[in-house]
Amino acid sequence: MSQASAYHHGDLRAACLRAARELLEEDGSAGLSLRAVARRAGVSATAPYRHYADRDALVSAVAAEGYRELAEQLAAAHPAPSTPDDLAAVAVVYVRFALEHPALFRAMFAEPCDPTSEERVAATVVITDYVRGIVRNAFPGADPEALATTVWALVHGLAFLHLDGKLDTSTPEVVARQVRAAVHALFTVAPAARAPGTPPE
Amino acid sequence: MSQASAYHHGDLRAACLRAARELLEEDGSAGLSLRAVARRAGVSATAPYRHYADRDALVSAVAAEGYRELAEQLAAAHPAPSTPDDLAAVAVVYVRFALEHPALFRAMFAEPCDPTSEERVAATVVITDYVRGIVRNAFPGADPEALATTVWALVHGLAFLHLDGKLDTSTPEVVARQVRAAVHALFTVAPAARAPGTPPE
DNA sequence: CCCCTAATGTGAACGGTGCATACATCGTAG
DNA sequence: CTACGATGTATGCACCGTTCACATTAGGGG
Repeated sequence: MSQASAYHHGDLRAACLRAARELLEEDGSAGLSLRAVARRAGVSATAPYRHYADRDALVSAVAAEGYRELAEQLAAAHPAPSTPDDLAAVAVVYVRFALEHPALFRAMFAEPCDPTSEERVAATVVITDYVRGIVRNAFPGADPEALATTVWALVHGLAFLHLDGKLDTSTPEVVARQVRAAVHALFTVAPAARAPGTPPE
Repeated sequence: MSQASAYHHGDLRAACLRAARELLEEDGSAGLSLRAVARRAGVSATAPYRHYADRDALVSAVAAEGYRELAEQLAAAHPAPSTPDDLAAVAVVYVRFALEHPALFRAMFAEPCDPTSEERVAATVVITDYVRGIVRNAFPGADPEALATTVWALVHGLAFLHLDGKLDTSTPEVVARQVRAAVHALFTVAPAARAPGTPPE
């Protein structure tokens, strides 16, 4: 066993992360307290401070984990989407992730992203690049930067509106259909967006 | 003077709302504590409980105020938008509101909207109807429900991505341009909006 | 006019929180 | 084997939300 010594935990850092994630999923953001994390890890209240500067650092770590998982699931949905259906499928996964992990998703976006958490910044860059890559691949003619913004904003907005109960979330199918419809609508526009002679904006 | 009696405040309910709003704008969500509100209102720590069941009720009230102000500003931007430029202008106002009142905007959307706060629900309905009305007006042929979702999601997503620092927010002009570009891209998608035979642009 | 009730504000107290500081324990390098 | 650095503990402070018993007062019915 990696029991260590009953004094030294062995891998408190990972244990804290796990506990924090669990508390987030179970009780929402309010349930995520450093003390609760410490209790769940079977350790004194201040022990986590050896591994995380403060509460924000912990939630940033959890958020970064969330970003990684999200990127993973997006990539798994389709490695290199190029058709409208591909892109819509990715969008559906994005929104589903938000609905399946509401508190985590909120932790990822609800606070102003602390730029001092390089782990967190790096994780978001992965997603940005992924979206940009998709757009570049699917809309060779368009301005990838601008279009990536549009696509991400659309999907991100859909996720949040669903989360806030502003949209029908009765069944996953309903949600998926709404998301697909919205993305398809956007998709048809792109080729014309960069028509020859059309000045940008 | 409306000094009342130095014991009874006079209009604590409104004073709490004002103080809460101020604290939110000054110190962000973290600074909004019931005790701080009470202090600012010059009243004992538990006095606000006479007017608000708990902290959540207070922030719900502040959020509702935010919804009303947002709806107001949107309507002021354009009473009945029908052209792409109109719609884009409204979107710009939406995003600007988020950037000018970040903590308030987050309070409005960061938590799952408590359906028991009828004041809050009513305030969001106003916005939903406004967006739907715009879409109905601007895209007579399209399904207003679906398109309203798409439009709102796009704008809402843009607002949040800006808030989270995922997009360039260096100057209001930059932001406005990005928002306009995104909305215009979406707009061209609704063929039904144009009379048959009318060439795009 | 006065008094009584209901509305409003107070004070103390409980359990919880984040965090700083001083101390204890232990693996490990020298 | 020993000393040191990393890790975990104990204690304490200030703050928080919330409850409860109590004080104050406004305003209406005698």
